[in-house]
Amino acid sequence: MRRTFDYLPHASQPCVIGARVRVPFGRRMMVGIVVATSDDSSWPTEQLKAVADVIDDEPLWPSMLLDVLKWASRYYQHPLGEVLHHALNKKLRQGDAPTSADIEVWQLTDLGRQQTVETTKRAPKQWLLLCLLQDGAQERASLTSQGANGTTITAVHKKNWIELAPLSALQDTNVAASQQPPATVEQSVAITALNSNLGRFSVSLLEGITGSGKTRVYLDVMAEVVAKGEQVLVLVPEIGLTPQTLSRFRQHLGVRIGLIHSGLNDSERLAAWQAARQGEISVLLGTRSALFTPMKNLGLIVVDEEHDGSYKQQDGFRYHARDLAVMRARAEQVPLLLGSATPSFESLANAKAGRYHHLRLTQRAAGGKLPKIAAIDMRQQVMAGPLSAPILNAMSEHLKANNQVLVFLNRRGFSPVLLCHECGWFAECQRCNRPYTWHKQFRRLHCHHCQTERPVPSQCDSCGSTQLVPVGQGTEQLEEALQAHFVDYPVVRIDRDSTRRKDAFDQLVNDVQRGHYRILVGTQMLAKGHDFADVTLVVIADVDGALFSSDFRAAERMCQLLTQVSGRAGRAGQDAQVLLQTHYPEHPWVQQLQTQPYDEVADGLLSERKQAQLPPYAALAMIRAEANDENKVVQFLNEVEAELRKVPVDKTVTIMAPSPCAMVRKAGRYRWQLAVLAAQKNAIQQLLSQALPAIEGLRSAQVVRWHVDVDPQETV
DNA sequence: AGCACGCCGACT
DNA sequence: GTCGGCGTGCTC
Repeated sequence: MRRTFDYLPHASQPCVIGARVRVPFGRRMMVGIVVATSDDSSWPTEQLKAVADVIDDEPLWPSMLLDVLKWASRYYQHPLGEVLHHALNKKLRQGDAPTSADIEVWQLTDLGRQQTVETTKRAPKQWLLLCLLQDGAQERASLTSQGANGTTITAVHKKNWIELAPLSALQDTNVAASQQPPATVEQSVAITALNSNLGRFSVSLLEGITGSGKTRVYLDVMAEVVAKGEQVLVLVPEIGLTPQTLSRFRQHLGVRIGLIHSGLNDSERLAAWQAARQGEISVLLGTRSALFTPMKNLGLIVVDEEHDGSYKQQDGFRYHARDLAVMRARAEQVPLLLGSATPSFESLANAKAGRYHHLRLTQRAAGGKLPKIAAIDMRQQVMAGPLSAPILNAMSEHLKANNQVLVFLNRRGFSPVLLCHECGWFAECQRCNRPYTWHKQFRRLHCHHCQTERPVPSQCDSCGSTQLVPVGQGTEQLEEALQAHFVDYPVVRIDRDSTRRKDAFDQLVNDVQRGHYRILVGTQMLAKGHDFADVTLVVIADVDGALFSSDFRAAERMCQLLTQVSGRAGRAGQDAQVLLQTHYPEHPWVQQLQTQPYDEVADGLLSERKQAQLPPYAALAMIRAEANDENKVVQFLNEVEAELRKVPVDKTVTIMAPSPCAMVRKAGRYRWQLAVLAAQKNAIQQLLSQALPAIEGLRSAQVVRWHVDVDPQETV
């Protein structure tokens, strides 16, 4: 609900702002959070109920952080109750005490130290666990995030190779921060600049090309902060929390690192939260929601891969963790460091306007140049399969030189359509009105929009013909075609389907790094973060789909993705090459990607945004609605438009008419939207906060699912 | 959200 | 006479 409720104070215990209380609500008892106190109430005093129980005698968050949450509630037009709910973990929401049980860590026993690769020959997983503990004790959570699983831990414990110890064991046995190779000149410049900004609010954008060693810069600055006895909060994208990242941080900083990721259970989450709040850990490494963790003595916030879309929550409380990180850094008066090889246009615009310090790393740390992108015009080629002859020839060259080749195709499955050769019919999902993707591997048709699946038809539904042919290519087909063409070079496919099993992704990445495969086929899973040192050729099998989206961010996203994928080549300093297949070599984006580095392409696209008065040069909010009955959706949004138009606004505000979403029907629901644009963000905020109470009260609002999305990521 | 209430049709 | 499905309204 978009409001708060008034209660009388507890008879004996004080209720401080930011603390949890138990209150009678209707005929239930609920956990509430005190957000304000007052001498009077707009509600009749005799009807007020009293707080039944005070859970916390201290606030859960420092007041600056609570203020950020209140601000976020207003800015994103999301009920404060849900915002605070989101900022807590499950145990805290249920009213559990925030005292973490004595944290225990696993450490090697003498017996465990005696084990060798030989004695654990039959149990590689167990050996891995022993190796992880070689440098000192670790919590269960950090072990599991590094690839050890629960059963392994139990088994090794049973053999008396490891034992539980109190937390103090951790500080004693931890290795001192290990020496890093000397920083490059550019890295040193960035580190010096960042270090001089510590102790007060500022935002710095570290734009470093792929392989330029951004992490090295983070680690140096973090070490400086940690040395002052302050804490660092590091946000990473959802898939960015890899064992490699963690062990690198651990090795170079030599301090306790708390983790918050999706693999934790409720107790582990609570323990990490409490350890951060009590100052027991120096670094907290986590995804989006870790931003709300209170820190006793925060000194720096780092947002890695700040352009990544996973920082924006796509349901419920639709906040952007990077944008809220700016607010938190300001509120707590600490510096914020945003890092990316392909910064978001929002951050670039802020840097250009002088609001952010702009630091650049233009050289690769391991030497070697950033590979150049060259387009191959598919119209000139006789296509015998998914890849043209020039591409196959180039692949042969690189493979013969004993290098690896990465082939990128952002489409899972064997083919996106299964078509009747006789009459043109194709299997279509009845809930989304989109063709099913044929997954040969599973012998099923999958709808990629609503996750439904069905068996593969043997005959055309319409004419009965048995000639059903795949149209278009997915990664499965690419894998098959490449393995048939390059018989002597093992091919591996990395996409969501081949990595469904737990740990399968880490396993495959490991095998690739050890050189078991020469050709890598995959989707954008391959684009992010992982270092494949032997890759010298990246092939982008099909960009054409990305060229014709009506989303104004399509160009930005495509350039980021292709730059990131291209950056997988030549990481170890070799000469590398990127080839891109297209039917539209003359398309401006394709042209620009070949001739200009990312930041120059971004410059051009940014001036187009400015001309068109689109974000980041304008503020945008979206009201979306969906229901099984399309009329109800349209009627609701028409009424929303009328309510919005009742509010007096300045001239820069544009209220658009309702329009159908690009995929108007998804999972059986019809989806429409209404966009509101303005020159300034606060104009949108004022308009929405004035109109939303009336919109909420609309009768039509009760029969559709709807939400407000401030600063939406997707606009079609 | 979660719960209760009231209305209404269907069944014992 | 009772049960359950569904729409509506309320929670300090």
